[in-house]
Amino acid sequence: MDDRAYIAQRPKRADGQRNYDAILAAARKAFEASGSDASLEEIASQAGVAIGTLYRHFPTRASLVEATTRDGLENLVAQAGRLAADRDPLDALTEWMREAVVHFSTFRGLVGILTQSMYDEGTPSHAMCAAMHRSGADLLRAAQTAGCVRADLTPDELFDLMGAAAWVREQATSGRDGSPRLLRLMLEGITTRPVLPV
Amino acid sequence: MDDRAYIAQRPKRADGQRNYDAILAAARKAFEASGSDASLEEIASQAGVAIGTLYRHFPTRASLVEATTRDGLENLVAQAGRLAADRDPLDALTEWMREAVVHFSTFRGLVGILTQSMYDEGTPSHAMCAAMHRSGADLLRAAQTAGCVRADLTPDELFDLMGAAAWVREQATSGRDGSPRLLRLMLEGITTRPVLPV
DNA sequence: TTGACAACCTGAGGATCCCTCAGTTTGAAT
DNA sequence: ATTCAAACTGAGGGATCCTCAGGTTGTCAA
Repeated sequence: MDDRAYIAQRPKRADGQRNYDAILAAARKAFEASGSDASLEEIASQAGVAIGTLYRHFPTRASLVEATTRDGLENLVAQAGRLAADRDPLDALTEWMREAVVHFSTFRGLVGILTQSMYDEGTPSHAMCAAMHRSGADLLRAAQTAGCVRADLTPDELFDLMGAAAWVREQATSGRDGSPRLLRLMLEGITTRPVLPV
Repeated sequence: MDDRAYIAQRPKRADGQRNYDAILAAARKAFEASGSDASLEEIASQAGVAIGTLYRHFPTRASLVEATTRDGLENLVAQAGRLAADRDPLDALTEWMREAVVHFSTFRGLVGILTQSMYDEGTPSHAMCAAMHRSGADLLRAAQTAGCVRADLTPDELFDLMGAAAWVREQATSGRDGSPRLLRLMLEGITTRPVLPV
């Protein structure tokens, strides 16, 4: 609800802030290299910080993973607003889905954690996920009102589709990434008219 | 290729066979309770066997996971043959997909490992996975020849869809399992006529 | 029945990672 | 300069992984 909640919980002292940022940067690198189960001790070490400091800032692994993606989720919410204003409803929805899927599969394991957060209150980024859920729901409703998307599709189902596509993308070893094609198939399944070519 | 490869690699001595079976049974129970990352030492202990014995029979975690699902995969291959004989092509394909998705999500983490095996030769159950891949491809081709399914769908894409649905099912915490609905949406996306009601 | 041996089993142990917490250091407000 | 809450440190107990040197046992042939 209140985005400030995140900012407020960031450390106040200068050294705390510095370490917080260093840990986050190291975590991004590590997660992208090894997935969401990268070694936390290695991350702390790369950040030039003792393990205890990492745990001080991020009491759970999920909280660290989620912190690394907070910016991306915020972008997604903002982008939803822009797309809704600039494009026709179906374009806005499909483009947003594409971007969301890419973000959800930034590294291995992320989409699972985000899906968890989305439906489990009490996780650190639940509020952010819920906001994003609302963004998606808004875009969906607009497309449905315009008659472009089948009326019986629920927001939860939309996110199931997106999560599924992200999972496929995440699985993609070098070479075949089936997610764009998968997304197209899904879109053709949920729209009431052919999807425009890429 | 040769199914005997699996049987031949099973232990020959009576005590070995006994332990092999006990480990497999314990593993099934543990994986269903805790997912594919259950503790191997706990599994060995439950099987009444030292940890070294577990590693003797199953040198990697993946080999153990795959062994627990070998029967299921064999069933799936056999079932494909039956369905192809008994039903019209679209029914056969959709029913098979439903069963496969259920099997792929027997426990948390399975679908990821199977997907890996399917495209990575050198994994213990690659041959079995490849056989299943062929079964699915056959059913797909039949449905396409009959004009029920869009001609441009490839077998790999079919398995992407199934894997995605299985992942959604695997994520499902108590309550909402979106996979049946997801599968229906997918089917409506890939068929050339409406899917029959459940 | 009895070697003989390959197959099998055991479990200690080094390595890694998790997470906590008692003690120490330090930024910043007064 | 003083004070103290915030922040940091890193040793350490617990869990799990996986290996390997050495002991046990099933099986087969004589």
